Amino acid sequence: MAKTSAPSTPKPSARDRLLAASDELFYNEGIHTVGIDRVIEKAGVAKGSLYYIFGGKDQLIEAYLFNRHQAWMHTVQQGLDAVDDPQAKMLAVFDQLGTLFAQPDFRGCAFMNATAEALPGSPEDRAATKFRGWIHELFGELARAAGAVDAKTLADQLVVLYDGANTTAQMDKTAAPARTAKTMAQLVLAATSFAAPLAD
Amino acid sequence: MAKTSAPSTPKPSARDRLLAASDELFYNEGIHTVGIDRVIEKAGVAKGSLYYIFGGKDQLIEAYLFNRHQAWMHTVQQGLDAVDDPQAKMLAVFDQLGTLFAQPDFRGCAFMNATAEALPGSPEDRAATKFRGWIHELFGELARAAGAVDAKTLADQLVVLYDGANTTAQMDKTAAPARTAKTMAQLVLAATSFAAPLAD
DNA sequence: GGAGCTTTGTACAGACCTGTCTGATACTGT
DNA sequence: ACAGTATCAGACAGGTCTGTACAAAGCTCC
Repeated sequence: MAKTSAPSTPKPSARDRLLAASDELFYNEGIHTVGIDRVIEKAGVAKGSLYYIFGGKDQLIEAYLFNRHQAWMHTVQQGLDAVDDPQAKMLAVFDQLGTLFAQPDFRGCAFMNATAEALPGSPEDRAATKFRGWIHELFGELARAAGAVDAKTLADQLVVLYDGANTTAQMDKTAAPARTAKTMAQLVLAATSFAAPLAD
Repeated sequence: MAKTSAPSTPKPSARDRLLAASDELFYNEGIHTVGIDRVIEKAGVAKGSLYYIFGGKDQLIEAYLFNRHQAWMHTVQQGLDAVDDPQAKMLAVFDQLGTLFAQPDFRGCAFMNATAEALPGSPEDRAATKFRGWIHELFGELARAAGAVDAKTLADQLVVLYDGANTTAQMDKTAAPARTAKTMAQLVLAATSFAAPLAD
């Protein structure tokens, strides 16, 4: 314990260490598969601290999924901010997926995976429902902003492409589906009727 | 159908009862979530019989996924046989998805769900890999049979649509993505170059 | 009837899992 | 210096899980 004098790396709080360990273990190996003991061992945290801080595994799972949601929202938003054209914004989402898929530890969408092992009403299920609401809102707003005549239909199509890219990338362990989905998104956009050409 | 209707009920073999119970429980609630005791209770089979017949839970999981694979292959084949045109065959797969999604107990693709909670090298992982091989072969052969100039690209696109329909239907609990994906598949086909118009 | 395979019922071992409890030890603000 | 909070370390209770063991009973086919 000589680190106190050197402020180089002030050890993260037990909470942050638990969240980091949860994120890695839950995402890589599944939520049910990983036990509390694995998490606290990786985090270097006493079991009592976990229950002191979070109250239980369910709340830890909630925090894990909440953080995943926030981080991904932030990443997508960065991609949207980088372009101006409304239609280009929709395609930018698939570019962000591409960089996500290329990460060596990519193992699919955390919410799809959580749903696969979750029972209705579980914290996983609730978090996934919130995530789905956001995804639909995202594409819905982008479609409306672009002036799509039938924004709902366009959004539904993009959601299917988004989900397909995720699933294919996970199942086949390749980043290629991001480009494949983007290509199809361009096809869809080309076949969509827009009201205003570019009103901003 | 019934072998003998004279006595009360010619109970199916312990093996078949175990498979039926596994199919229902594993698919509805997840493989890790469901314990052996739940399976044998639902099947009305002694625990010793399960180990006598299958040898362990892993082999039961393998058999469960194998049966799912066979059943779905059969269903898809029926859909293919119902139409003649090569391009229509591709679209027919999405129609089959539609009837699948409409079933009240639909809870996503069994192999995607199994992958979500499986570690690399597990029986689930191996079964999923086989399933993925079949899916790619299916669309690859249909694309070649239709005379697509770039059959691989077309097949990759259809796989993403297939996966997207499955995932969206599961996450949003609606059968609509089957139609949405089929519509996009038609767009994709319209944008694809085919060599021969109709050589059979 | 009898041999051999299948099935049953139940008890049990060993591992693992979540969660609780306790008592000691850091850290932090006043 | 002191109070309050955060954290640690480890033991333990109660439950569940997979898998094993064994004795008895059914079933099938010759």
